[in-house]
Amino acid sequence: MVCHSCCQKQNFKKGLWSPEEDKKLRSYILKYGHGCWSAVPKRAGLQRCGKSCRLRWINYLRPGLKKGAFSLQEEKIIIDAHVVLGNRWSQIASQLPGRTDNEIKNFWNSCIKKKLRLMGIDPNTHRPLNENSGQVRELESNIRASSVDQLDSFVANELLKLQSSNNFIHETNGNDYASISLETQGNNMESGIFENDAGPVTATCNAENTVYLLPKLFFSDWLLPTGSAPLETSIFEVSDLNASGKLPVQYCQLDSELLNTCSRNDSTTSNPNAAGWSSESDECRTTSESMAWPDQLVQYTAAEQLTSHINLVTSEDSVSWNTPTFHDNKGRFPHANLCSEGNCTEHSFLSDPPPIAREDLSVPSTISANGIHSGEFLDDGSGRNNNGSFYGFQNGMLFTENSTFMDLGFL
DNA sequence: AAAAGAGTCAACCGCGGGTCC
DNA sequence: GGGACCCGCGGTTGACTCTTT
Repeated sequence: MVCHSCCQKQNFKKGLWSPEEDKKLRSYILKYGHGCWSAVPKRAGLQRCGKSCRLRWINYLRPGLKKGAFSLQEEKIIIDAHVVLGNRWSQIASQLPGRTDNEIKNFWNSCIKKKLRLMGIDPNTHRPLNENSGQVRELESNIRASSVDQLDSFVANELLKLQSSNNFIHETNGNDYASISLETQGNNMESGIFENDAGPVTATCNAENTVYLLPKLFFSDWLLPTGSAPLETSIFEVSDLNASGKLPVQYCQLDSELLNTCSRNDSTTSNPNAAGWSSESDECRTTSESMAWPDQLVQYTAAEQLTSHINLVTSEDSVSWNTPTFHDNKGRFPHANLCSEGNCTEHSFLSDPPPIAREDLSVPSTISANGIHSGEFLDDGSGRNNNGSFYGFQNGMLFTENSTFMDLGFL
């Protein structure tokens, strides 16, 4: 069959396709197939060139196309494929049924590229933007060495840098509250909407809280398991906890008499013999001891779309820390103790964590790929370490007294 | 409320490779 | 072998939408 040239200068229509045109093209191709594209427009009654028809069909009209935003899994596939294939969008698209090369190309250019850059990764080479920089070496060094102490120190330095910059949103709320809701807006920028949960929260947390919301920090970089490529962990699933936008931070004092009946209106009395109340799950907690909560809590939380948040909460008053019986909404808690014994497997998560030395809480162990991805997070726990400081796991986070929460929500 | 800027995405353009005559 | 044509691909454009000021 001799195809008609679609490159000849004819009076073809350009621009967006109307619903009528779509209907004509769809019904024609479904009935006759496309055959020679250059012949399609004439036969379908369209004032378009064959090329335009082909594009419209492939990218928009053909059956089986997946609409909507890319999932994190798709995003990971794209990035992984790009490492190998580069800008061969059609080949990348072949790995994502229902997605078109054009769509992937657009997604890459408008979204992934930017994210990778912000994470310090060159989107073309998939390597650190400046591999020779001391900063990168320092980062890698911290990841490799990665004791909690070192990480804390590193994080603290980073925070100081941020605090001294203007890249810092500072909100002070003189009201008492124990629960902070963070609502994200848009894809990757956080705008903090700090609000008190109704009820006990406002009554019992009588500290003046200061909340810092630090956008554009990419702690996922810091949490790479030893030896893993950035790609393997640069995209992660967030826990339901984070996906809900709730960032549980504080535990408030409650009158112990109200332990079993606590509700949102029960906590108007502050009692130093505190039992805990979780602002996240709204559950009553029991306690065997109270500890002084560190003056400053830092929470790292992995959020959606490769961005990370940090909430820095300072409390002028001492807020009691209560030994938890809590669990996350999946009933899982990691425990890393066994990892320090060279046995970091899914069995590294114990139901009865003993007090352990801080140095045992090495970060790679805690977030080891083996331990995490296949792990049964059965445990919650807290206790004092050998040096008297406390540690704890709760809601997928590792606490240490040195002001660190490490959100493991991406597990 | 309006303007400016940024982001998104459908569509266009040009090129290279393959096929046909 | 060479020209004409088609197809598919990747880069780019520009209209539209959303966000910020």
